[in-house]
Amino acid sequence: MAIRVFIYDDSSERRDSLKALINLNDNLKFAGEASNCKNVLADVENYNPDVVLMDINMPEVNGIEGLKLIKTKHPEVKVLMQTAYDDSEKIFTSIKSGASGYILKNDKPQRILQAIEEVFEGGAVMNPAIAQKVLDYFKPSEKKSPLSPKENEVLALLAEGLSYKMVADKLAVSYSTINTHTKRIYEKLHISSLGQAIAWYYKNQQ
Amino acid sequence: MAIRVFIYDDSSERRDSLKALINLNDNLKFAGEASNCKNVLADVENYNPDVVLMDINMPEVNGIEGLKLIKTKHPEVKVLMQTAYDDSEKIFTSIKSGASGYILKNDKPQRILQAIEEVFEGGAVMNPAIAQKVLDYFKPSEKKSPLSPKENEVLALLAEGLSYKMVADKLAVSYSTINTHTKRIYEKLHISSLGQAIAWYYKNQQ
DNA sequence: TGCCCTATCCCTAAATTTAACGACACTGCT
DNA sequence: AGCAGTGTCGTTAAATTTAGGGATAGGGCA
Repeated sequence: MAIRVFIYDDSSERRDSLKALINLNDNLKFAGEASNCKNVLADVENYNPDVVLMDINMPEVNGIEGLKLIKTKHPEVKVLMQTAYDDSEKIFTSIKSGASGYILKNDKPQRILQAIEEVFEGGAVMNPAIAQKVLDYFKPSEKKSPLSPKENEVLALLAEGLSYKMVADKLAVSYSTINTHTKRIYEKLHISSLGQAIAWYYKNQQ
Repeated sequence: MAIRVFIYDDSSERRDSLKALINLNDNLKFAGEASNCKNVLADVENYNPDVVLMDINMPEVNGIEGLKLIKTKHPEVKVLMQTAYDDSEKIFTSIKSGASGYILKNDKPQRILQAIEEVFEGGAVMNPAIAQKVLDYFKPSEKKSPLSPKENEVLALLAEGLSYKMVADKLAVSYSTINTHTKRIYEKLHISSLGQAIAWYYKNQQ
C-alpha cells in the first residue's frame, strides 16, 4: 500500500519535480498538489493524503497556517515542512503546531523520499542543521547571568512568586536589602518592573 | 582530511564492526577505541578525535558521564550517542549535556556513517523515533487552563512584563477591566500576587 | 425563564512595589 | 592605596498593584 503524498508549493516547477520524484518510488503515490493552503481542509478531505509536503512560504494562506488547520481537523495526517531557509522562528512555530519534520529544499532528493517514509512510520525527520537548532534549545547553554549571585538568588525567589518581604524573611536580611537588590537588578537588566524581571528570569535563566 | 572517529563500546565485536565500517569509508579515519569512559579525557587528548561514537551503557564510567567530561574540557569534539534502546530519560540527559546526535544501534550502517559526517559538519542527527520524542517535548500543550480565554490573554501579557495599564492599552479595554481579570485570576489560582501568577504561567502554561 | 460564567466598567482604600537619595563595610583587583 | 562591585541597611514619596464593594450585559444551560 503506497504512501499518499500531497504537495503544497507555490512553484509549479518544484511541484513537478517532487511529483516526478514521488512517482519514481513504488512506495509512494502522488495524491495531489496545490500552490497554497487556501483550500487545505478540502484538499485533505478530498485527496486523503498520508503525508503532506508543505512549503512554508506561499501566498494567500501559508504553510504554517495550513499545518495548523490540518492538525486541528486531521491530526493523523503527517506534515513535513520544507523551506529554502532555516528560519528559527518558523521552525519552532512549526514544531509547536505539530509538524513531523522539517527539511530544506536543497536536501538531496533521496533524503526527501527517505524523510517521507520515516514520517509516515511515525518518526520525525529534521535536516541536521535544523536539528542542531532544536537541540540547542535544550541545552542550558552558557546562561551567564549579568547579575551577582545574591541578585540571582533574590530574583529566583521573586520568580517563585514571593513578595519582597517574604524574600527578605527567607534570606534573613532586611526589606531594605531586597529593595536595593531589586533596584540593581532592574538597572542591570534595563527594566523597571517585577513582571519584566520574572519574564527575563524564565526566558534567560532557570 | 579524514574525520577522526573514536569509538566507545563495551562490546568488542561491536567496536570491531564499527571500526571496519569506518575504515571502509575514505572520509573517515578510525582514531581509537575503548570499552568504557574511565580514561575519557586522556583518550580524547591522546587520540584527538573529531567525532566520538559513544555507547550509553558501559560498565564503570558510562557514556553520559563520558559525554559530560568531554564537553566540559573539549566542547569542540562532537559526540554521537548510540544505544540499543530509545530511553527517553537518557536521550534528554544526553541532549542537555551537549550530544550532537542520538542514534540507535540497529540503524543501518549507512546511516551511521552519514550521521558521523553530518555531525562533523556541525549538524545534529537523530534517529526518527528519537526525533519524535524530542519534538513532542515542544508541544506539551493540552494544558487546559482553569482560566477563561480572556484571563489567559491578560495573564500572558502580564507574564511578558507588561503592567496593568499596558495590558489595558494593548487589549483596548479599561484599566478597571484588567483589574477585575487579575482579581479573578488570583481567585482561581488561589494566589495573591503578580509574581505568583507569572510563576504559575511559566510553569503550567506557555 | 432563571442562574452561572464571562467580559466589561467604576470607585475606594490598603498594601506593595518602585524611585531616589544616601550610607557603610568588605572584597578583589590594579 | 584607591576604585569597582557587592551586600547590607535607612528614609521618603510616588506609582502600582491588590482587595473590597458594586454594576451592566450577553451567552449558555437546565
